[in-house]
Amino acid sequence: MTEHELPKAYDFKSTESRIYAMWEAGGYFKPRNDPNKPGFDSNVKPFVISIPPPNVTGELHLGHAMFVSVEDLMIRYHRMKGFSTLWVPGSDHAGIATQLMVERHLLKAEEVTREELGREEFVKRTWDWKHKYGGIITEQIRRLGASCDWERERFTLDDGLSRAVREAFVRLYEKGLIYRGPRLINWSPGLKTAVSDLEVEYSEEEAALYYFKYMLKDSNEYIPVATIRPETILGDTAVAVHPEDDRYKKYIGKTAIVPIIGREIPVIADEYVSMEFGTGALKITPGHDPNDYAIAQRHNLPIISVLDEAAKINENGGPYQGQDRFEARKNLWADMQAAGLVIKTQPYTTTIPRSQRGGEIVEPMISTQWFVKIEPLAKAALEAVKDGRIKIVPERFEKVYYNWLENIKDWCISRQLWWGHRIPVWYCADGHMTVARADPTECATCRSKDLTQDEDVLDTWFSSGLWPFSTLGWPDKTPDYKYFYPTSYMETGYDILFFWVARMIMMGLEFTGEAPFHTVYLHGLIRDEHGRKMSKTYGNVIDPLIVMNDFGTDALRFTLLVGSTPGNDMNLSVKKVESNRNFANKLWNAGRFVINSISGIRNQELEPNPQSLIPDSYTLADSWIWARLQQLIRDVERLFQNFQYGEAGRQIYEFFWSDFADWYVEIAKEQMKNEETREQTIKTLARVFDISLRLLHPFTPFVTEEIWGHLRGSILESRLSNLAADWPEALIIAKWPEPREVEGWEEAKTADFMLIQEIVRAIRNLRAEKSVAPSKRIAATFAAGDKTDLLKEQAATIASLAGLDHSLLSIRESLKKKPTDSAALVIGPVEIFLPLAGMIDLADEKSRLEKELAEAQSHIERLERLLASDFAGKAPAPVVAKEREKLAGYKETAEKLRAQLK
RNA sequence: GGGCGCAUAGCUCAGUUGGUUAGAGCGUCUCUCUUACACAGAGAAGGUCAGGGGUUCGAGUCCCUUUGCGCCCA
Repeated sequence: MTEHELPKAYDFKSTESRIYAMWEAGGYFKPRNDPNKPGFDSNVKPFVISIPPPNVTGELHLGHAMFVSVEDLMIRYHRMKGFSTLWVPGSDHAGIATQLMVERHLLKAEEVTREELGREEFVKRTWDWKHKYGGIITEQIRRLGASCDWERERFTLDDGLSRAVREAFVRLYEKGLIYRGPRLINWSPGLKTAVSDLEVEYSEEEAALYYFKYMLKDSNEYIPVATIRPETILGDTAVAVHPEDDRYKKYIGKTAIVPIIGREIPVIADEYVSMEFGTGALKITPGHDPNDYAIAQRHNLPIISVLDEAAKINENGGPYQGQDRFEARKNLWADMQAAGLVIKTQPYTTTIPRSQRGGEIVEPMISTQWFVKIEPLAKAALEAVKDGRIKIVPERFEKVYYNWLENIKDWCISRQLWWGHRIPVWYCADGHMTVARADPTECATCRSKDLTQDEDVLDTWFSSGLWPFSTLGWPDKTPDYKYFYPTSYMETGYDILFFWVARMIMMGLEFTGEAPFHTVYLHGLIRDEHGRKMSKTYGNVIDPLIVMNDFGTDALRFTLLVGSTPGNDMNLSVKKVESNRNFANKLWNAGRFVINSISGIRNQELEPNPQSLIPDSYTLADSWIWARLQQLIRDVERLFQNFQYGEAGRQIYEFFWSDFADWYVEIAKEQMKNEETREQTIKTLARVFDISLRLLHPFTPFVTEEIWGHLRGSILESRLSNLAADWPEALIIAKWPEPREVEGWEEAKTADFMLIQEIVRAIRNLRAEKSVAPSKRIAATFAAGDKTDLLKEQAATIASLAGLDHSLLSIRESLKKKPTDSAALVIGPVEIFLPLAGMIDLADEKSRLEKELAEAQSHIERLERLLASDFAGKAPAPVVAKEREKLAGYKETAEKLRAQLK
C-alpha cells in the first residue's frame, strides 16, 4: 500500500499480526550480540529479563497482559538504547493446577480417574495435554506484542531444567539444607497432598466456639476448655493453663481424662496460654495445631494424629474411626452432650485456613515430607537486598520482604502429586537413601539393585526458583549463562514476592553466588472499574483477548501502562481502552497528514530553499515544538530511569495530542502555504513525528511501527531523503532519542509562543461567547506594545487559528483611540479589539471587562501581599522573580482594562 | 496483634527532590462534517486535594493525629 492510500482510520486488525511476523522474521527479538555466534563482543552490555513463566495450560488474563506490557516496554526501551537485549520466554508446569485440569478432563471425557490409569499413563496423558494446549498461552502472549526470543523458550519440565532441578536438590541435600522427616504440615485433604505455608490462605469466617468440661481423674472437678474444632479432642495430649492463673494453678500436674475415649493426659503449665481468652485453659493437640505442636515440643508431649489423608478419623479416634472430620465433630459433640460434658457453644468469628487452590479447609497434620532448611538461604537473601545488590521497586516492598524472610520457616517442598519433578531420592529394601543427579542403578549404601524412587514430586516453585539461571543453561556454564547472567530486571506482580521472587533470590545466591537480578519491579493487580477483584462468579472479568479484538493491542497496552503506578493496583475499564484506541487512531491520522505533506513536495519543482538550512529560518512554532520535544525527551528519560513508566506515557500522550497535533500541525498547514517556510515545516513535522513515534514505541509498538514504516518510505522517496538516511529498516531497532542539554534559546521562544496561544484562545473564547459563526472570518485590531514585532510576524498564524481575516488585521504598537463597536480583550501587554458590530451590548461588555479587572485585581492583591511577606526574603531568587513578573503582568492587564472601562 | 497502601472534579485516576491560579481521560453542556482524524475540532461548566493539628516564606506533596476503605503477615 502506498502512502496515498492510507485508510482514514487505523486498522489494527490487518496490521498487528503482519507486523509481529515481520519483527520475528527480521530476527529483532534476538539479542543483537549473541555469545553463540561469530563476532560476539563481550563488551556490549546485555539487558536481560526472564519472563515470569505462566502456567502452561493457562489462558491469557489481564495479569499476563500487564506483565507482558511492562516487560516488553522495558525490553524495547533497552533494545532501542543499544543494549544487547534478551527476554527469555517460557512456561511453568504448575503441578497442582495442571494435574487437576487433566484429571477433570479425563473424568469427563473418559470417565477414568488418575488412579485407574496409573501413574505412568497419567503422566503421559498430561504430556499429551501439554503438547496440545501448551502453546495457547504463548500464542496469546505473542498477540500482546511480546518481543521475546522464542528460540530460547523454556518449560520447567524440559530436560535441561529438570537437570537443573536435580542438581539443585542434590547440592542442597549434600550441604545438609534438605532433610526429610515427620513434621506438622498443611494438608489438603481434597488434593491429598501437603502444601507449603504460602499456599494456605486465611479467611475470617463465622464459626462456633465449643465449651466443655475437661474432667480431672478421680474427681468431680473439671477444667473448662473451649475449642473451635471439637474433633481434635480425640488427639489431645495435654490440657494447658497459665502458671499464674489462680483459677487453675491447683490443677497443674494432675491428670485429665479425654472425653469419650478416656485417655489420661497431664495438666501442664505454659505461659503461652492466654488467661483472658476463652476459659483461660487450653487443650493441646500437637498433631493438628501448630501452636500446640510448639508447646508439645517444649513439654515432651506425645503427638497423636487422628486424621487420615482424606481427613477422616483414623484408628486413634476410637468409635469415630472412618468418619469425616465434620461428621465426627457433630457426633462427638452429641456424645459429649449426652455424657454431660458440654458447657455451651457460642458463635465465634475466627480465621479459617483454606487451600489457595480449591478453597477447602486445610488441616495441619503430622506427615513425613521433604523440607528445605531455609534459614541460611534466607539470611543471604536478606543481605542482598539490605546491602543494595538488589533493589526493589517500589521501595516499600523491601520492608515486606525483610519481614517475611526474618520470620520464615522451613519450606515443605514435597507434594503428593504425579505431575512434576520427581524427587531424586531412591530407597532400597533396607531403607537406605540414595540421592543422585542421575538415576542410580544400585543403593549407595548396600549396593542393592532393588531401588524405588521417592513417590513425591517437588513443589513447582522449587523449579521456578531456579528460572533466571536454569533457563540460561545452568548448571552448565554455557555461553548464554556466562554472558546474560545475572539478569537485569525481575518484573512481576507483588502477589508473588514471596512465592517466587524471594525464592529466586535465595536460590540464585546459593547456586550461582550472585543475585539473579539487580532490580525487582513489582506491578499491582488489576481490578474492575470500581476496584473489585475480578472473578468469574462476580461476572466482572475482562478478557484481554476480547479487548484486543475490539480495540487493538496497543490500546490495551497503553491503558495498562499509563493507568498504573508501580506496586499499586489499577482499576481497568473498557472505556479507558476505548479512549486509548482513539489515541492510536490519532497517531495514525497525524501520520497520514505528515506523510501527505512529505509526498506533496516530491512532485513539486521546488528549489531547495537555502535559507531553510540555517536555524534562523525556524519559525516561532518550529522552535517551540522543538523545544517542547527536547524537554519531553529529557523528562521521559528521567521518568524511565525512575520506573515511572505511566507518567512518561502520559507526558508523551499529552505532548503528541495537545502540542503536536492540536497546535503544531494546525500551524504547519499555514506555514506550508508559504514557500519560504514550507520545507522547514515539513522537515519539522517529519522529525518531531519520528521522535514521537520512537518514544511511543515501547508503549504502542504496532501502530508506531506501522506508521513509522510509511513515514520512512515517504521520506526516502522524497527530496528530503537524507533526513532518514541513518534510519534502520524498522522502528523496533531504531535509536532511542537521547536527551540533549538546553541550548538557551528555548525559554524566550516558548514564552512568545505561549503568548500567541493565549491570544488565540482568548479570541476563540470570545467568539464562542458572542456566538460568532466558526466559519466567519472577522477583522481585528491589536495594540501590542513591545510585542508588536512578534505579533506582526505571527499574524498569519494567529489569523488562521483564531478565525481572523488576515487582510483585515491591524497590528500597532498603540492606538490613539479605542475602536468603537468592538469587544476588547487584554492579554498581558496586548490589547485586542474585535469589531463585532451589532453583537455588542455595551452594558454586557462593561460587566465582562469589570469581571476581568476584578480578577486581575485579586491576583495583584494576593501577589503584593505575598511579596511583602517573608517570602521575598526567604524564597529562592528565581521563584521570587517569577512572582514579581507575574505581578507586573497583572498590573499591566489591570491598567489596560481600566483604560478600556473609561 | 504487627506492617503497608489508599482517600484529589459526577466516575476512573495522574500529580517523586515542597514553589504559577491543582491536571487528564470518560461523562455533562454549546457550537462545528475547517481538505490528517466525528475514534475529530473549538469553547464551557465542574475540586475546602477525607477531618484536625504541626513544620515552612510557601503543603495535594513533609510530620503527627482521627475517620473510612483495602491489602499483607502472624
